[in-house]
Amino acid sequence: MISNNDFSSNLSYEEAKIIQQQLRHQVITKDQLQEVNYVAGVDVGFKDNYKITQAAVAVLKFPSLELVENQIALIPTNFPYIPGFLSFREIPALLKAIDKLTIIPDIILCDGQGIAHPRRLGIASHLGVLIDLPTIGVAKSLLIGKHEEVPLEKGSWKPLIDKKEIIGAVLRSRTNVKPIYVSIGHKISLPTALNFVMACLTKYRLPETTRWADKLASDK
DNA sequence: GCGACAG
DNA sequence: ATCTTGTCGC
Repeated sequence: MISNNDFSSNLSYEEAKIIQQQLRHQVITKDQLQEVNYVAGVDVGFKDNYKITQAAVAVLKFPSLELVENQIALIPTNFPYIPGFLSFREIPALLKAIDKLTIIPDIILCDGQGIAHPRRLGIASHLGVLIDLPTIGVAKSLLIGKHEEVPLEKGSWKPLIDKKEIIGAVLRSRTNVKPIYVSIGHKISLPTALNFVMACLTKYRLPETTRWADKLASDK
């Protein structure tokens, strides 16, 4: 039991925004982690015409990246998808899946943004604050921010900027393939986050953690 | 007011 | 997110 699940099921857009404004100040943007032996990936999928949310968490040994545990959890979908409020739709199910783990990961890579968010509280940061574990945001597309063109070679990256502030990095995770967006989730710095994301990459665009979670969350 | 907009 | 087979390119 590592989560603090006090999510209300029917909160309004304004209430959600207030929660984000308050939690943003609890996000820790510097390294505060132990020796990393396990890295996890989390993601959600939907069933029954979006009525059911299926969350999955995959724990891999680090740095070998072998799958050592996985859990899934199903709950009724209780919040719509609204850009900027993704966490309210996905976190309830994620907390339930994470609670089932017997191996607590040292870092969690989330599908979505960390502080690269209008109020600096994307799903990775929100989840990290709730369960008090280091998290990293790994998104497949841009929510906010601007950046220079990223060289085509794997490993190249450019800072993601919003309001003169560095909110993340646009990383070429695979040569000649569309980049991914990495940002601080909680209890980790951007350089360290980038290092871990790169350490979880093999021959695909997405890190192994995310690939496992994706597969488990969408499996029927 | 007009677009943009994680999954 | 999800619907979906083969196909073009490195």
